[in-house]
Amino acid sequence: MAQQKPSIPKGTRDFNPNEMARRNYIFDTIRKHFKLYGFSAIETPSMENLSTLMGKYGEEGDKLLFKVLNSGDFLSKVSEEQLNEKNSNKLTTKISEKGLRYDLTVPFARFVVQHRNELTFPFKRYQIQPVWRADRPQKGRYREFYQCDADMIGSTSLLNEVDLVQLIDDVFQDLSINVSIKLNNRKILSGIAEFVGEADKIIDITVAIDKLDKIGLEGVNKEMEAKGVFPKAIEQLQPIINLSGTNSEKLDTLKELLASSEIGVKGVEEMSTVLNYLEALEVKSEVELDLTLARGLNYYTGTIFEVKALDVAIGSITGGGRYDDLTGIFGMPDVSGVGISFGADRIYDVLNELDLYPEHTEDSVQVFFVNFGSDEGKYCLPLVSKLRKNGINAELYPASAKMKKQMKYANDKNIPFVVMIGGNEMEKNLLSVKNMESGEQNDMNLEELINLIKR
RNA sequence: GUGAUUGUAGCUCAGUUGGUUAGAGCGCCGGAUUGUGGUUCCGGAGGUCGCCGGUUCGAGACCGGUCUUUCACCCCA
Repeated sequence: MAQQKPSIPKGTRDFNPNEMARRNYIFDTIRKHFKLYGFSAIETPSMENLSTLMGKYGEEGDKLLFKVLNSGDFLSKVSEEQLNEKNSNKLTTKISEKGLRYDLTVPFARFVVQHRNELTFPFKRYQIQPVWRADRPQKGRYREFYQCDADMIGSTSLLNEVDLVQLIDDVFQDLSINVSIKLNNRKILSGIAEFVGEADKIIDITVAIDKLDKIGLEGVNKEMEAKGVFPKAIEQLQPIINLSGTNSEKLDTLKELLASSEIGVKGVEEMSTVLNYLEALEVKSEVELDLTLARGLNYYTGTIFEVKALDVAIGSITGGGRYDDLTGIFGMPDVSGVGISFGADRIYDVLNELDLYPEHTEDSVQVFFVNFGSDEGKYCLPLVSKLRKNGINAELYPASAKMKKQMKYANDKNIPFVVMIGGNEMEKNLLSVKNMESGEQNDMNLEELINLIKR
């Protein structure tokens, strides 16, 4: 049989033990803060019914969904005529009814509606699972990646937004990543579109403005023009696109400009409220009202969040927002929610680039026992067990291989302490403990070893 | 989906205008050292040159296709 070369699909990755230790450090840190803020864990299946996913992420999103073929002879139900038509979109609905989840928010909305009678509202959940997008991979962009979501649903209070900003701040402080937390509000964007008389072009306008950093003012104007925004409207937009100053200065300007737009006023009010609360708190990261922050899914209706790493160019590492009616499409209208999503894989890339990992993570082995033979090995077993019961990661080499091989094993695994117990030590009832970093070696009993590690 | 780009040992890369048996460093394995890793010395193994096809007396090199990598656009964590 011909050997096949092992490979994995485009845009996916293997993670070796070292990488997993680092990833778990990220997940553990985020999870810790999720819990501190009162979120409970849930999980949903990798696959959802396509009817749940389709149409929730815009036309572009539908294209990026991974679809799963029906089981069995999936073509048997397709007519000759449909096959000959060669219309992929039409055929897809006949031969595929499941798809891999594209994010965690829509499955969460489905979950909430499906389990509404079992849940207590406001419901706060966190969810750390992979999602899949059939995108072309590039820097910081994968086809399989983890999202770490925290959402609260069933409360319109802006205190939730405030909580989320603090949560973001806490997580990135803990990870030692310098970030800028950018805030905007969909209602302000609507107000702006209304103010310039192009309410129906809000998406085109905001998507264009979002690219300000990348393509400059001229590029933004050109793009709006190409999308059919009236020149007069573009002119009126200029002071808004160029808006600068402190958050409160920006708000003052907007308040004046948007006074005629009911929804715009509402947006400015919401933003002021959130920023006011935050001023009284100790948020270490920079929090900025950024009108160019417009990306995001079509379902955001209020506050929009985005977090950028200050020291690495990698796009946003966290995003989120408020959605007033995500559950409506599943038959549960008028339930407002707000949430954020940490992009674990991009955070991983940032930490790698800045080399910000702690040297020893909770995953690593702390004590290694050399195995000198069957009697010696047997003698070690209860000692290893005792260390583990004391919460110390420990292992005994499974065979009495050459000393050199065993030492190399411990060295390669970066294990800080090696215990050697041969005939001498057994007789004296002592452990010969070698500190692998300093090379020092001392005899001691188990209690002393435990104290040495725990201190 | 559009336009570029990459692929030679486990890793990072050399490889002349197409010409014998494709190289290096690191890593790996063994030994110097039968209870001492990381340093040193000696020795060794390891390659269908991404894959398929074409041009040629002859292809790692040239051509076509395909997969993969990276990047930009679209969009996005």
